[in-house]
Amino acid sequence: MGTYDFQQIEKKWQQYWKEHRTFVAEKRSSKPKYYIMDMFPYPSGAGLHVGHPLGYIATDIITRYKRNKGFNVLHPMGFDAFGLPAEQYAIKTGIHPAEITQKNIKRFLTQMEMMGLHHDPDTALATCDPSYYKWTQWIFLKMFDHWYDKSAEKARPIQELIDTFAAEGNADIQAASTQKGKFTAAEWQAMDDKAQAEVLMNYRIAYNAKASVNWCPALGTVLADADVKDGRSERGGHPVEKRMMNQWFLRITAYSDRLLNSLQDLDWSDAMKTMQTNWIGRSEGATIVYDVDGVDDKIEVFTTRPDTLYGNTFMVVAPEHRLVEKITTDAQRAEVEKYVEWAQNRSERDRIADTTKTGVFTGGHAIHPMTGKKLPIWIADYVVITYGTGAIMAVPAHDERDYEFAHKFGIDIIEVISGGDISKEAFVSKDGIMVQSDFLNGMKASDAITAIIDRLEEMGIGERKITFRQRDVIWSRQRYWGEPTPIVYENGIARGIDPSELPLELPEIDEYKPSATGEPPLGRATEWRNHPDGFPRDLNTMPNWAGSSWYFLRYPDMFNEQAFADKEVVNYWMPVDMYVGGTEHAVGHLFYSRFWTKFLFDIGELDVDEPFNRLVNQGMIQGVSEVMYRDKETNEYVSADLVNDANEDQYSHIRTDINLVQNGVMDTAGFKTWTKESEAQFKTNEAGEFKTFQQVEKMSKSYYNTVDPQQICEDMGADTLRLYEMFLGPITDAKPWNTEGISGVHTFLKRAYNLFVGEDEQSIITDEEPTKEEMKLLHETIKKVEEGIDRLAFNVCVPAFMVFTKEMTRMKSHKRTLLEPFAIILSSFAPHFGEEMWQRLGHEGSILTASFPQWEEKYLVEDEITYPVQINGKVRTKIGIPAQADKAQTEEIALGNEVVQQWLDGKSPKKVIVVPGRIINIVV
RNA sequence: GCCCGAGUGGUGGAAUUGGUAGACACGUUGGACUUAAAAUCCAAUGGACAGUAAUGUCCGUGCCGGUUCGAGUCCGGCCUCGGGUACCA
Repeated sequence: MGTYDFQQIEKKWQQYWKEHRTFVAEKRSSKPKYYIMDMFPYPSGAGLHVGHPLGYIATDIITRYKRNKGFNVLHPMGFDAFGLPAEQYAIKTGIHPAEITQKNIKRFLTQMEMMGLHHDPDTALATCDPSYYKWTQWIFLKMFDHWYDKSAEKARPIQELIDTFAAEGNADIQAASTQKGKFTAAEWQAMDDKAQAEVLMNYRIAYNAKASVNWCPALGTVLADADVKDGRSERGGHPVEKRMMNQWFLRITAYSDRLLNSLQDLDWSDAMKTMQTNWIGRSEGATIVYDVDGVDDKIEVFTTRPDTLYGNTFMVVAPEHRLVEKITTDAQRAEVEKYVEWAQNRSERDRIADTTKTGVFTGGHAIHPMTGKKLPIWIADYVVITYGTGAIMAVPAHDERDYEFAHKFGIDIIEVISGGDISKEAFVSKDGIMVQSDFLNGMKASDAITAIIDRLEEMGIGERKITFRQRDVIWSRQRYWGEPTPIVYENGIARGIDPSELPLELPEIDEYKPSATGEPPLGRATEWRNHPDGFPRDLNTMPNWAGSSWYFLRYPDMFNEQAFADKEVVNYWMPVDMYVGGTEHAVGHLFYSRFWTKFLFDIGELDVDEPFNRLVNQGMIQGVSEVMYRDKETNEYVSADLVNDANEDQYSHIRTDINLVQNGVMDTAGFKTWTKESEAQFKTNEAGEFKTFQQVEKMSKSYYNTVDPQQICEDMGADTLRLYEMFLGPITDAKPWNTEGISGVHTFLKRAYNLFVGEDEQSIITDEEPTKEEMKLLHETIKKVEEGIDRLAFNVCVPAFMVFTKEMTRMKSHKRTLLEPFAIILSSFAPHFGEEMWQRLGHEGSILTASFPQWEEKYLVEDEITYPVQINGKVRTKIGIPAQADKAQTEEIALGNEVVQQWLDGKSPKKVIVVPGRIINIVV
């Protein structure tokens, strides 16, 4: 038997792929293209653990497979290189973020190569590279120079808008805009430059505005909604508060409709589509305008349930609502002011944690548009200013929140839809019948919605309206390590810099903290902060999202200096055929990428308006942490088997390094050395052992539960690691890492090696004719593997290889006719092994030039009884068969059956599935 | 609360459209080789019962019910776990 020297083999082929630039895609080709991508990583200092490569291995397998299938494959790998950790490291150490980032990228690439993950070397982009972010800034400027025309459903140049304003004002413009008032052409012309600029800003797709933003004091920057979870920052978990600030925004809401609609055609998981759908949060309803008693102003509300209008007994406005001042009576003023102040200082987290209703009466009343009744106007923070109109018509009988509020403050509850019991709870169904509702009485609630809106529109006090939950995304950060915003303020007016000045490179600064005056770090660049013509620059940088919103467009044409990519090249490659990554980017990166793609499509830079045809979410490989109990009082560590439910509370949980634990028993001496806690006390069990317990969670350096792939590559080889990660379970499932089963996969490779190589490393391949049985096995294997890859069930492919190998070993078969195809199909999964065996079979060059074998039906059908038939389509019939019949009898009975005969109508069945003695299924 | 997804041996998991549940692997047990161990190879391995044995019978895919000749798979109602999301009017 030969010895499978994986270390030597793997080193050899990794070198080969690098030297031969094996994975460089042809820019233009007569072959069909296949563009497959991973979500590029942030090059963190911690390096890769075994959880990271799961998706990368999958894409690498498909890359190799598609190449063997004759595709021109682009499989790039770049780096999301701007980001907080490098900046925070820089603040601490003074080392430039670029330096540490470069170092980390090198390390990532080395680690990936070690695992046989080789990409197109011409695509190693980094978002922090000026030749890349030049174009990030360029796209930003394009957004600044465009507005969104709702009637044409596309972005148009801002100059066209200026011309329209000059000719006819803004009355007839249908734009996605934050502009409030209307103006005529004359009024426009009368405005000074600054006033005109302010108006235009309300139309630009990249715009500057004062708004309530998520401010994170600990990070010293604002965050996008997608960066905030439960009132804390996604990165670091720091508290986030609301603050009014001037910020750059991208008008993604202009695209809400299109982002929602084209979701349908994408091959994404339902979960992912649902998340995006919910995030956009489209809801249909109506706006209704109310007069305010004794005040010359109106309250506009948005509701999805106008059918319940007659049950409206009070109004609620958000604490920040513009009318609060005006409505409040003198008698109530003190109380209202107190409440508003309290509500505004309440943190986001508290609001989320505590949903009991609070509120205060303003003293003012609105007039019910139908009945003329006076409705008290309340202020409550369960109504938020950012959604709808910031005011609601409260219908306690048919809305849970209003119900709770009315109950607490003793407000009338009037039932207008029968079917529930409003003495107990709100009845929110649309299935009931309208009552106490004038002309709506007797209708089904769902029909009443249409009827009431028609009436409101007739009366001119309301209209159909679609509201979105999605908000424009804040596109500025008060940080150093990001793309500088290419804007200068000329006499206080924001203007994009000339494209010839791009890239606007990050200046060198001596410290990376915000400046003493509270300006962003870029304020420290004393020379840079003013444009050569003397005007001050914008000091914000773009968020991490910027670079990742379009990188898939750069990969195909990385070195282009004239454009972000050559049109012909980028349109050949786009859209991406398969995009693999985690679900965590559902509402961030994936949204922005779709949005940018649509924008570039609108302005004629792209032929496609969706970037990712197929999205695959790989599950996370979790870590298994080893946890110890520590006595809260004495700080003594206590063996886990001494802890039970009764005394659990007196201990805290402390994680220890998984390398110190063997079979649940920790090396306490090793722990002391590791933590330098030489004084640590351990209470061991009777056997003198110190036990830990296991906890499955995210694999992370900070949990000491990471497993280093390098160690595994050294011990068992990269091919074993790759096969094992695929073998572990479906690619989409989350699962804990467990190294124990890896030996089985390694054994398989050793066996497979011995099919090709005999004693003294001599080839033992013969040119004998294979038997029918062997051919059957081969073609079964090919079929299984091919189908497995097609539906991304890699965990089914690996056993197929194993069965083949085991059988060949058992039959002592070393036939070329069998082993050659086997080497090819295996080479996608275990590429070093495949290449090496290909060479042993006497071939020159890489196995990637071989073509993937086609499985043949004739070798597979033996066990199945099939009859050819001319009828199209798949029809099945089901009939009963006596339990004792064998296969032949079953079939005979089935075909002789009266119903079947009648149904077959003289034709013969295409396929008869027989389960001996049971039931059959006939396919025509 | 709402919206997704998932529950199969000791473990990870197979079973693609309803058709012999548990492929493959780990682990465990027994055996071969060995002075011994490692490595390697072979065998057994869902449970219960009956039999010297070949084998047979019954029960088994979270729980309860339904459709079907036939259900891990489809339908209805629960339970548990995972993910997302939230005063969204």
